[in-house]
This record gives sequence, structure tokens and C-alpha cells, in this order.
Amino acid sequence: MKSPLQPLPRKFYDRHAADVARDLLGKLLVRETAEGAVGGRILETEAYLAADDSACHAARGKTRKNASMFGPPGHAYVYPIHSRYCFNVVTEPEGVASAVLVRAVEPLTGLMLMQTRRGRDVLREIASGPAKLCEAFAIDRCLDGWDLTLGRQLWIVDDGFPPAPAGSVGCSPRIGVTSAEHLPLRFYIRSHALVSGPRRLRD
DNA sequence: CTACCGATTGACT
DNA sequence: GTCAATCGGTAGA
Repeated sequence: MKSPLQPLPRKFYDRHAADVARDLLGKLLVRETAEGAVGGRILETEAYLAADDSACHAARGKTRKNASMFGPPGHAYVYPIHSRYCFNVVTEPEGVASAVLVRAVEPLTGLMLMQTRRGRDVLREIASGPAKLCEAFAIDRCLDGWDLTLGRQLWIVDDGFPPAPAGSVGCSPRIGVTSAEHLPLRFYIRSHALVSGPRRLRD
């Protein structure tokens, strides 16, 4: 019998990024630091593909910034943008550079700590957005390349929460990208108040 | 070295 | 809805 807080195995991530993005919905993101533990359920993801995806950071080859994407699946890819951070999980075998951006989670544990880190109380301002989520979970450049299957510091678990039924999962173009903007690679829990973006992209 | 720009957010109309 | 702040990464002189 597995522990309910067992990290997702590497094979979960060793698949096409769009499949991983869809299947991450409903999983639990967990973060432990000296300040305490926080956790939240994943509500919204975006896939960035290894092939035919000009919006993927790896589309123009390997650099120091995107090196984690070229590594093994199940590791974090954390990058800075606009003076903030975004958190991805690396997918597909080593050398196939694809990833899934986690855009929103529903805060479940450690809400007070997250509110303190964010400097805000309103639930929708805690982790409804890729950079908001990183601040609430204290995810920064130090965690770029972190192995998410170790089950410490930062990992993802299946806590038995029922998978989202097909009808409750929305799919749309990715938010904020300026190329390949038509590809339907964003996945989210429909009509959930804590999904990021304008209202029309939430239901 | 400089110039440009972005997988964002928060403040404002 | 609009828009500016902000700064690391990248390309190019």
C-alpha cells in the first residue's frame, strides 16, 4: 500500500506534454520549506511541445536558461520573466525538450503562509496565475532542475482526488504567448473561480 | 557593450 | 476593458 503522499513516479512525466498537462489537473502540488508546508490542487496547465511549437522556450535550441527542459522528465523547469518566476514540469524522455506550465492551483494547506508570502488575503490573488503561484509556494530559480520524484522540498502527488471528468475540463489557446497562439494546449477545470485569465477563458 | 522583449501582474478607466 | 513597471536573457554591433 502506497503512502497517500507518494510523489508521482517518473513514468507519469515521461509522456507527451499535452497528455501530462491534462492529467496533472486535480493532482496536489506540495512545497516544504523551513517556514512550513503549503499545498494546492492543480487547476490549470499549459503544454509546451518539443516539435512544431514556436512558443516553446526550447524551440531555438538549448541555452543555459532552458537547459532543464532538455533533461530527464519529472524535474522542474523554473525561469524568470517580468521580474517574477514561472514553474514547469519537464516531460518526455531526456533530450526531448517539452514541459508543462502550472498556471493555477487551489490553495488547500498552509493558506496563511501563502497569504503572508503574497502580501494579500483574497483567495483569488494567492495562486491564480503562474507567477502568483510561484510566490505563494516560494518557488524560485533555486528550484530550477529540482527532481520532483524525490518527495521533498517540491513534489506532486495523487492524493486520490477523483480525476476531472472529460466534460469538466476546458481546453483553449495558451495565455500570453505571442506565437503559435492558436494551438489548443491550455487545460483547466471549467467554471472554477480560481482558474487564471479573463472570465471567458474560465468556462 | 547596448537594445529589445516577454509563458506577468497590479493599478487604473 | 487598458496599460506601464520591471529585469534577466538573448541577439546583435
